[in-house]
Amino acid sequence: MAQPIRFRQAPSPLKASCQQCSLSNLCLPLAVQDNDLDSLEDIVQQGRMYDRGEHIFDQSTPFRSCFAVKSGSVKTSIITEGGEEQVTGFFMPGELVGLDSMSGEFYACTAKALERTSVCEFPIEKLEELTGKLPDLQHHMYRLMSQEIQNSHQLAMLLSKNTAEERIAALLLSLSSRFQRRRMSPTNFSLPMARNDIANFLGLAVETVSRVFTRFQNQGLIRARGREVELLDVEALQLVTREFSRQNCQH
Amino acid sequence: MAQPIRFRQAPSPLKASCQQCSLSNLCLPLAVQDNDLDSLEDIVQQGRMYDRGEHIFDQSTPFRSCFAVKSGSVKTSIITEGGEEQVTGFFMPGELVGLDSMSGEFYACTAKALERTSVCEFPIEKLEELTGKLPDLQHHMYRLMSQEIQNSHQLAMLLSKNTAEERIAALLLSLSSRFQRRRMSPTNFSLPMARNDIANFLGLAVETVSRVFTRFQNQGLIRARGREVELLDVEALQLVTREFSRQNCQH
DNA sequence: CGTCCGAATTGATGCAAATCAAAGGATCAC
DNA sequence: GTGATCCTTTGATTTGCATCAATTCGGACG
Repeated sequence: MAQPIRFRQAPSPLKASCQQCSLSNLCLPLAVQDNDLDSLEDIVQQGRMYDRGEHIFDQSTPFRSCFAVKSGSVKTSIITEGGEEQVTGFFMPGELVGLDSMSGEFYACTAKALERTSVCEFPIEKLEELTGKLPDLQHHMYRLMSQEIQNSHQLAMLLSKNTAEERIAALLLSLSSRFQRRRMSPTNFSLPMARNDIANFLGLAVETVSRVFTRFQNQGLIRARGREVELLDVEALQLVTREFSRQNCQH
Repeated sequence: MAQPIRFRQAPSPLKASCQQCSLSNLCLPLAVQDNDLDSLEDIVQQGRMYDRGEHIFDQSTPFRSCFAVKSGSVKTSIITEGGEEQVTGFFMPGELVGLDSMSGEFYACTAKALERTSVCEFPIEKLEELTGKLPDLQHHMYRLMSQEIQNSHQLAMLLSKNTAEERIAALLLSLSSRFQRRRMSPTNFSLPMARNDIANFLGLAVETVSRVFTRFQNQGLIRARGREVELLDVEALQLVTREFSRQNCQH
């Protein structure tokens, strides 16, 4: 009697159990009916753990899979021939990494664990096959990719139109709402990335990021010590991000 | 005898004929087998003509369809509450507009004809249904969306790391290769967009764009009068775009 | 517990591009 | 053809942020 139960809980060390995963309402499983969840579990592979700083893939890795962050967090960046880096995104548990790589033989970016991180792996061939059978899952993939395009457009907008303060306020608020959706405090969290990564992502110098943090702190908007951040006045931060558009409103 | 021939050429005023379209090797049809082309033609609708400046859709339009540019060209932009505009892309014949809008009820951007433009319309529900049946078409959709993410990341990179000259050289070269793929001269073309749109897209002031154009002209890289542009020294322009990465290469 | 090295902060200076201002050019309507 | 309007170019000035330089902080590790 003990046997079958153990078997149900861990049918295979490589097979992930979406059923029991606390992220199932943030991740791909949210798109599929309960009775189709098995087929998603059939293709997903439990990935290994990555230490802080380890590469999950880089631009010389043949593209085979998308990865869902299970715990920890991931930074993606493009590295040019000249060694120049552009951070393109930060990914938190439940988010899917690799959607920008589905049009080429190799990954279009490099993915690095920002802290000790585990992932689930979705082999792309099997995933495509499955989305062909499950319209809801296909629809969800389209949504995710579309959202990724929108995010990137938002970033471009931030980079081309907004001041350093506006960019950083926007990032803090984005992180805040993403922590909140994961049932963590929206006002009290630990930044997974270094100042350097923030600077690179937002198109700023590290020194500027540092200065804005202290300015926000002096204004009583946040409290920051190292990577620990507390948002003291969310509304004021929202005002900062909107300042720009309001100032330019003609009325 | 005349009747059936007329009927084959124009079976219905609303139904497009991908078979006879010169863009079929750039557009969605390139992904499907000849014998499946019918089913694609069944769902595509011949859109109407748009005059320069006309909106194809805007951010208050319920999202129903993606559009392939048939002739002319299209500009997409996000318009914020404050009326601020961020140009997110320029689309040429064969390219698909609306992929960024598949995750919401309304279009995520505003699409405007830059010149007299015609489009083909792909109702999204029917398109999703069809991609569920045709794995090649589904794969192609994933590729297109992925490419769009990459393009947007490239833009973000350009905006955050490159000088005005580098940005404009990159845009000119991008347009050049896109004209070339459409069997038009890669060195001698007419810009579909105004200086203002270029400036907005690249995160610059109009004046800066104008200045860089004259600087390039004085250096003998291009010849520009109004929207007519001739690339005189493509290699030098490529050097300008790479200058940045080379300068920062530590070796 | 002290040492070391990368990360973060703070200050001083310089520059690329924005902004302000104004004059030409092109395009359209009438 | 002739204004009117918008688009583009050119020049003068300002400015936000990068860059350079120098501490200070903090965590890893013997």
